[in-house]
Amino acid sequence: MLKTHSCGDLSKKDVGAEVTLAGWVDRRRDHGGLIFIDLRDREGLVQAVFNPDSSPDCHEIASRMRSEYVIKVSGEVALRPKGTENPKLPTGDIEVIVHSAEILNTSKTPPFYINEEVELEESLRLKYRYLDLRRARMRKNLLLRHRVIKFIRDFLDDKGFIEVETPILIKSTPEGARDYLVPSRVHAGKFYALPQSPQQLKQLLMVAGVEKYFQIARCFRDEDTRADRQPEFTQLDLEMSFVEEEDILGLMEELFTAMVETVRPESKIIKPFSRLSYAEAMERYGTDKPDLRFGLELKDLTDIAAQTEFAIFRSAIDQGGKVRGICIPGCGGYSRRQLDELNKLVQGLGAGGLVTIALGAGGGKLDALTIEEVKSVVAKFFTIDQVKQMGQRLEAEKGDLLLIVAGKPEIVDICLSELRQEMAKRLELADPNTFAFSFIIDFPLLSKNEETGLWEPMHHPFTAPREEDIPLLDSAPEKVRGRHYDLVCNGYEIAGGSIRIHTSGLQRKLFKLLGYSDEQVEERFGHLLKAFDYGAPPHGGIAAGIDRVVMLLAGEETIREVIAFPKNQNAADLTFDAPSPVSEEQLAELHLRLREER
RNA sequence: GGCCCCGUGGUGUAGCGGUCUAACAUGCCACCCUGUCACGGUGGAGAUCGGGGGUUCGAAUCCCCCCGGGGUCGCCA
Repeated sequence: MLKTHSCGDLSKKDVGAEVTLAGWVDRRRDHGGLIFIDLRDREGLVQAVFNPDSSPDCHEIASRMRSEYVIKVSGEVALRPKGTENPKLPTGDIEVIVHSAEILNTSKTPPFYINEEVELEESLRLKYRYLDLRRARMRKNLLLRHRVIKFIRDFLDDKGFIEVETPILIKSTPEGARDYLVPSRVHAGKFYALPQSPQQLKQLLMVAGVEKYFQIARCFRDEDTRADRQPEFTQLDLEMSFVEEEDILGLMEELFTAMVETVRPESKIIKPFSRLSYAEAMERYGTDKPDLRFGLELKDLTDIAAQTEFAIFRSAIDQGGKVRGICIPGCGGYSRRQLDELNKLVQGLGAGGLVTIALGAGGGKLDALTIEEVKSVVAKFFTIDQVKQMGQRLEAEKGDLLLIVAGKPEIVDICLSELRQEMAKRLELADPNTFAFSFIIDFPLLSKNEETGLWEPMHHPFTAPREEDIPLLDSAPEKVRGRHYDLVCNGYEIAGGSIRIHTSGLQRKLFKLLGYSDEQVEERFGHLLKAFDYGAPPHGGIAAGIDRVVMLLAGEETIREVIAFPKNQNAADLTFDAPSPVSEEQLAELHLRLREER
């Protein structure tokens, strides 16, 4: 090793010790005589002192050092002179008096600050990711990610799980997300697909008798990116035999509770995890991944709206739509401009518009509200009683702001859910230091695709229906409840799983209901069905999005901040400039010819 | 594919029709400085304002198209 200690590990206890350190020049302070160098390595910073009187050679070398130069120094750890300690630095009580110095490598001036926290254009960071990762924030995130994964491995190992690797080159199954395809050289015209998740593989491992499996698994989905979605991402994939819902939920609750308490001991976690049915989540929050750190619950106003003279409400209801709203406390004084912003938000989500009703400016009981105090561009269509009824339903007081959306149920839900999130952000209602986990349960097994008229799985086609609902598969598929569960936290879906179907008969029945022909079933799922015929145990599991979990724990807003080398919004790697063209020879070997695109 | 936001010295911002020959901070370079720690001081270099077209007597500024980046809807079994 070129070093005996890490910079950030030094402390008073090392005073008097002779140390050799190596790292990067974080900052240089040249006093003409004395030169101070803040030397940085992975563990932190320490001040190195170069004195021209005692070590003129070193001083000369130090005068040539610049930011991000890689250097090696030897010297004695000393207490700083009284009054020159730096309480802002963990190593601020000490310094290293250098008597031997070497420049191991020079550095160009970096394209951005390594030693300061500045918001940068992300494309620049990604282009120079290796420099970006030197910054304290990224170093911290990488370390946190490591600790989370280490924690998971230790925890599950302790519970008797074994980690099994599954193939990255596997078979395309066209349902679900778009596959990433890999052409085969050996088999002309055939392709592997990268796994969207190891779902079927882990079920085969259950048939294999593994009983308790997990994997930190890379997954690939060729779909558009989001702040919390990347083309490739990492899941904690987990499956157990001989379990029921409670076994998996209990395990997850224990895992996540212990994880948060270990890696973020200063944060608050709401225990026990709450549980919401899918229906209740949609009813109260308009989404199946609500942020439960604050209220602002949605209420249905359809019955009241139907009584009003407001044509937009009435026509929405006539067309099978609904009218719902939320109450924003204390925002009755919102400006025209602020209301316009909210209106734009819902219009961007497909709603015709947003009805805002300001219930006066001051506080006080709703009963005291007068029609003169009500501020709304559509106030003339409502009686004061109707306004009060809506206010009452929304548990409003004077001074509050009602936000109401009418239209197709899905649109209304998504608009109000987004408004709820937006207003919570503006009013800072969500404590960033709290983790509000919740299990979402009782999902319908199927949902009808309005365009194709076909039944589609809510989760995936391997999810078991509730035993008592199986007869409904023939008569009323929409009423069948799936044995599916999600884990959400602070507005993000961080895990989803289910008890699976483990008999080929029921699995075939499901496939049939989903509209697959016998040939398709055989071609795509024959391996799984065949396996089920050889003593498949009842089993179930869950998959958690590691990137999202680490993002939440790190307090970051995108998963790119917790991935070492993420893709950008266009699924490109800016460090490598991937994807990139390949040679004609490479294509020929793979039996490929590029199409002319118009 | 749709919608919204952003693009000005290396970096981060200001400027939003004329005095912009583009400002500020920081970084960079040189010199001075022996206890600083976002060291300090003096001086200097560094941007045809993402690209193209248009409007105008005049465009960083207004309009259109394109490119790049971000957010989001669709999509994500």
